[in-house]
Amino acid sequence: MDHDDTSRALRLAEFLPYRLSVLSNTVSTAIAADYQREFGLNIWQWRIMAVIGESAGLTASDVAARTAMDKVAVSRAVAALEARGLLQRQADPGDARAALLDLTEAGRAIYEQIVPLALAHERRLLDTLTGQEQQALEVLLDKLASTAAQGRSLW
Amino acid sequence: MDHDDTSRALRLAEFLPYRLSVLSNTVSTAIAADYQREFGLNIWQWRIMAVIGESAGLTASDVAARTAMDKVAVSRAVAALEARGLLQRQADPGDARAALLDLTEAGRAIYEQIVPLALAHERRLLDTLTGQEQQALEVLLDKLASTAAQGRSLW
DNA sequence: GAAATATAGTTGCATATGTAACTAAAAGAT
DNA sequence: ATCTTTTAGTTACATATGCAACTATATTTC
Repeated sequence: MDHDDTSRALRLAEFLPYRLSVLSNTVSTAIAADYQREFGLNIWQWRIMAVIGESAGLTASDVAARTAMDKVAVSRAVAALEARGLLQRQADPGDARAALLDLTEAGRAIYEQIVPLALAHERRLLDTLTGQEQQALEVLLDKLASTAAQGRSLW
Repeated sequence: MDHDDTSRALRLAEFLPYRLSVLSNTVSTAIAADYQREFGLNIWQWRIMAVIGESAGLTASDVAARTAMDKVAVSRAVAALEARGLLQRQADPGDARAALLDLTEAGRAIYEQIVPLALAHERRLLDTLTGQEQQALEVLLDKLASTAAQGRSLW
């Protein structure tokens, strides 16, 4: 049989999880280097700036949910951003445990620079694809992501 | 203009590098947990087993090149595998600095179990896609990977 | 409305990872 | 042949990350 996996050889270079990992790593590393150099931000700090810039007043928990980061990573990155004066915390009137996060002036200034850079990175990747391919990519990523996420809860 | 990136908002959830990262992470984490639990192998040890199982007698440098790992990571993972008796080093007759790597009996026994598990993981992901989509995925990943790799050397 | 349980966020600790420095052997240059 | 440069691999150190334990506040239960 052509598709009998159980007897197929394992070739790392063709193994989907491996290819995804290498691709994602290559992309992330390039972008991360860029943001480190330009703004002194690491990838988590950057993610947080991105979501807070997009919708201000989120709590750390909200941020964690929207960035696929765990709460410890968020806590540390928020602390670093606050220390640099890029982000501020405000007491949450409804919950004394939580804090509402917002960019400072300085933070927003950087955010405004970050956005076009990020989009340019994305565009560079997508520009090698035809319009059809770009649409197909959307569908494929969604399908794969939802299958992958399913597995996580089952095991 | 519809495609004027420089004025488009940045929505993290739609940002390609982010989506790739989350997908890759979800997949890798699930598999890693599996291999840790079943065989006590981390992802790098696993990768090395995979390439050595596929072609014995590679050097650490060869392995690094084929696994997208750096030489330090290879060195550490090889040491751990050797310590566990899953892998052996043989002097390279042509180069006294290098060592040729092979699986031991015990290593091969684990390798034989690893392969079908890995393929099953991959199949689970691919099975949600139609045959056409699977083909499209190949093309897209190759294109994206080569574009991404290009960038790396330019910057 | 007290006691028990859950949640927001932080901190400590143990481990992982990346970078640079190092040792030893090869290859190249003069 | 010797000096220089490159390459294979390891080690050391500094930093990052993940997990568990913790503090403080909310929520639930009885």
